[in-house]
Amino acid sequence: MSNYQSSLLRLLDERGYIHQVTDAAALDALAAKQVVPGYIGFDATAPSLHIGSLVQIMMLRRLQQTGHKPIVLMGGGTTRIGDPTGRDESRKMLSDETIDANIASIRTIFSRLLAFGDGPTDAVMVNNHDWLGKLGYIQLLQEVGTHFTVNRMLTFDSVRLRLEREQPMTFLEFNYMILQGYDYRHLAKNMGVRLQMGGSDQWGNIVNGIELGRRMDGTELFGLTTPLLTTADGSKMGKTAAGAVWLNEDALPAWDFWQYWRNCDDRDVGRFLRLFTDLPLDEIARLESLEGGEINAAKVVLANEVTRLCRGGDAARTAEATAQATFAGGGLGADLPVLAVPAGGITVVDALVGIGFAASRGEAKRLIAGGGARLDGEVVTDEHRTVDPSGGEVRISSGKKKHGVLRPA
RNA sequence: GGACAGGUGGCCGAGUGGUUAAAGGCAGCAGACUGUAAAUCUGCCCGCGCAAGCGUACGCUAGUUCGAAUCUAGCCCUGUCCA
Repeated sequence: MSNYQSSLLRLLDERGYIHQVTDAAALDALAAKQVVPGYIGFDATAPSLHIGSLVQIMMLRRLQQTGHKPIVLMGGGTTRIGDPTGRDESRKMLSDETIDANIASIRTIFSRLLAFGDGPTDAVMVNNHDWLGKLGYIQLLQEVGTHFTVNRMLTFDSVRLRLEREQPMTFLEFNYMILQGYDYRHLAKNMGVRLQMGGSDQWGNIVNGIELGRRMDGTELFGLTTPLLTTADGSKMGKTAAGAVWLNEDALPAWDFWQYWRNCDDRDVGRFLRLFTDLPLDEIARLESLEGGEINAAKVVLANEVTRLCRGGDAARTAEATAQATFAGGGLGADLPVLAVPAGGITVVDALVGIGFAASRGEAKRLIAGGGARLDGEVVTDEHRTVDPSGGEVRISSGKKKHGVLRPA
């Protein structure tokens, strides 16, 4: 829509990352003339981020692609408090060891998508525990507390919504926004950071940091948020029945990761291609315009590209080959889950539970009763039926999408 | 510390002594239709069991009762107001 001078804003704009910017013109001018160090904060509540954070990660990648410096801020300190943003209730406290282990684990995904190092545009990862941990309470109140009015803090969505919904908010959580604001000011002062990015729900927190930087140091800082990413059916990205779609390999197999993208809604394809792949825009426009069943080809490209970025080229190729063999060929692929069956065979019920297609025996039986269980493509109608793959691998399926391999132990 | 209102299955939310494994909605799973999409319709949706049935479950604990998610007491937690 706008004619940006800087390649950074142009790229972010074209690809649909921008929801709000504090002062787009000034930021554009800055990015056009110098390297802008920009950061995004991430929580360390789990050993892996999920695809709900992928937009943010990709935004750091875009920052680097356009010649700027991405800074990954791990919330080692703020995770000890818990972000009240969003409707979650208070978060359980995590031990220091857990948080540190989580940060180390989360780092793996960043090293795939960003180039780390000491150069001017190399990515760096910092942990806010390093400075927040040293901050004394009195010092915090004096330095930072004076710049926040409670009046204003109470108007922030993160606080207001809790109060309106009559849900508790502890004083601890209430302080979160102060610390997050302080992060920005700290990074600005010590690393020359000028830009903070984040999801649209972080707008208030980001603006707080900008204010704080201006009041304490007189520095002009910028903020940019991404639109809240939902899938076309309105649900939040990254959450499926089976759980979150984790970015780390050890948290979610590449096959399931690939399948997530392959199964996305038709309406999401173009948007996702722009946000989550490096494909050129004209190529995306072509893929996006495919009609009817043709759009499936675009979904395969999407799945391949995202998997390649997040999991590596081998993972993407194997997943695609598995999909081809399994869905088009009705056969078996290397990525399918495998269950080793002891000699003599087992019941179909046990096989379904064993391979993870059913959470309990009862659920497996219901699946069979509903006609959703198949062996080598043939519907299983008898819940007492047994399988013995000793004569050759057997394909076991739950519904049309979940397939697995039964193999002799 | 006091008064009042609350704490029900993944979530929301009915239910105030038995017919309640607990209405309804959402989410989820499967079937039909399709394109590994969406929408729609249908079935399922605590665990074990072939089944009859058994075991768990309505904040926690102890009671009353033939029988409790529902009544009583104590405790824990949350909100609102008062101090």
